[in-house]
Amino acid sequence: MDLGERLDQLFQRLYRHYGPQHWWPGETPFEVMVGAVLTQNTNWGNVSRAIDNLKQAKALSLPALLALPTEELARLIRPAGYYNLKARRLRNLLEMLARDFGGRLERLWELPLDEARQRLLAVKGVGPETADSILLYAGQRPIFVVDAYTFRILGRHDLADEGMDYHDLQQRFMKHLPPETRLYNEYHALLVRLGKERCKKKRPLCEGCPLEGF
DNA sequence: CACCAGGCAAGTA
DNA sequence: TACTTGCATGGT
Repeated sequence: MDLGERLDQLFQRLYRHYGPQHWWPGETPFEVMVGAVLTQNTNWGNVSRAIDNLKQAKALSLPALLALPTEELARLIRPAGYYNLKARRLRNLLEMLARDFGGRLERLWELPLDEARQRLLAVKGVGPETADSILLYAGQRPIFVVDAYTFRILGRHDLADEGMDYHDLQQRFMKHLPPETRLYNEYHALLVRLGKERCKKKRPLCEGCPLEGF
């Protein structure tokens, strides 16, 4: 069987088992973007608390966040962990958006996808996954997000070879699937959903597993 | 108690 | 180029 067919089959299995995931959790593109930085190597529950703190402080907007002293910003996002680091990373990102786009995210989405991605990657603290999450989930642009779960799940099912990096894996999806935002959104969300189930049970191929026999 | 969670950059050899 | 390490909270 062809690689593209297998990737499609994997998606169909997950979708039929779990249904739509309604990602990303977040009410506005700006909130989604902030969440993308805060969730780096961090449990979403902790990120959610940090975002609640920002909302409570009426600080969940670009001008409000930039007006905060870095120290104060760090205090608010404390539950998300790595708070000193993330306060700087958020500030780097917001400063770039204010400087290059007048703080208007729509202007970033309007750029050619490759260029928008490069602009994000140029920010210190924004790597490939964060950049792609922002483009896909905040900007609704058709780019596939790869994460730690993606590596594990695809590796386990011989859909990825040892030594493949982020870009390799991303291309593997994007070369074989139609460039549709809806599909990329749901596919990544489903991989995360499956990854969490597996982690908890510590049984990669358990009975009743949605991928039984895959 | 140990281990992990939707990464990234800087340092080392 | 290819590893390793620091960053930090909260849940299981």
